[in-house]
Amino acid sequence: MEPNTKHFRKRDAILTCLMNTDTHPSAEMVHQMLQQSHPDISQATVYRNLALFKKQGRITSVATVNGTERFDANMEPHVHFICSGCDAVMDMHQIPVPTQLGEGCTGCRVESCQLTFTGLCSNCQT
Amino acid sequence: MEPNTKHFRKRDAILTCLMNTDTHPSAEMVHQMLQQSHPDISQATVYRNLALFKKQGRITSVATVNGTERFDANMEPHVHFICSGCDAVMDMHQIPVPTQLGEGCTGCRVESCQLTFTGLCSNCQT
DNA sequence: TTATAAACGAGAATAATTCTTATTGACAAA
DNA sequence: TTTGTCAATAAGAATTATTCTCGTTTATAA
Repeated sequence: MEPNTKHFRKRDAILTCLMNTDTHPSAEMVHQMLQQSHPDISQATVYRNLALFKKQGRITSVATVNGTERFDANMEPHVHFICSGCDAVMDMHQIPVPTQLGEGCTGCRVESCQLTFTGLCSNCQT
Repeated sequence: MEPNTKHFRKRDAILTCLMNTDTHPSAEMVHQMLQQSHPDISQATVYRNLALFKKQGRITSVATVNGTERFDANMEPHVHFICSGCDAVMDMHQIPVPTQLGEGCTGCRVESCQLTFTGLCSNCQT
């Protein structure tokens, strides 16, 4: 058996890929990014494993941009900015995220919270 | 010509339907809700007009729940709570919504902001 | 090794949404 | 009233993103 320099599991490759980027890629983008190291990886494997990681709480989906889901392996709550020009999803670490509803909020149990700004990034303001 | 008690345009019916509910329905749910007053309305008409209203800034999509887009005609910025048990989308008017990024945020022009909590509503906490 | 289960690829299937095309309806000009 | 024009519509085909199925491969454990 070879040392797993290149032949570690595809599942691991998918998670690693997501952990090494801050572009909040879609399933299709992850598939693209893995083409070089794993030219034979299938879309189904990417979708399947992203869904698994999400269920396991190891990644989250941070937004749906133009109908496609975007993922993030950074589980620390943080704010996102979505550019409606180029569909980029960016981290905004400077801003705090609320974590709880107020007391007046009728028995809902909060599990997570998302704060997302939309607009034009500096590149897209012509 | 009849007074437009029942035969006002379908386009108007779609917007009115959305303005008279706080359930943040999907296109399909709007289609369902209009069956009684407009039995012959097509899904495409609902989708097309929701897209139009959105472009006109008369409605927004507040979330994508289980892959389906949910709409709101209330354009006042406000907070939403999504129940992962029953997929309900609820208003949380008690909580203020941030409107701007901090100064440190690299030239992005903010157009809108969404603050969304996820969890279990009181009904779904078994 | 052999058995067993997990992971995978390929492509079919599904679900949500958008597009196309022919038709209808509203309103203005003749 | 007719006709022309253009927007609104229905129906269903097409598209896109995602999930499922199933036969095969790979890993792991006995």
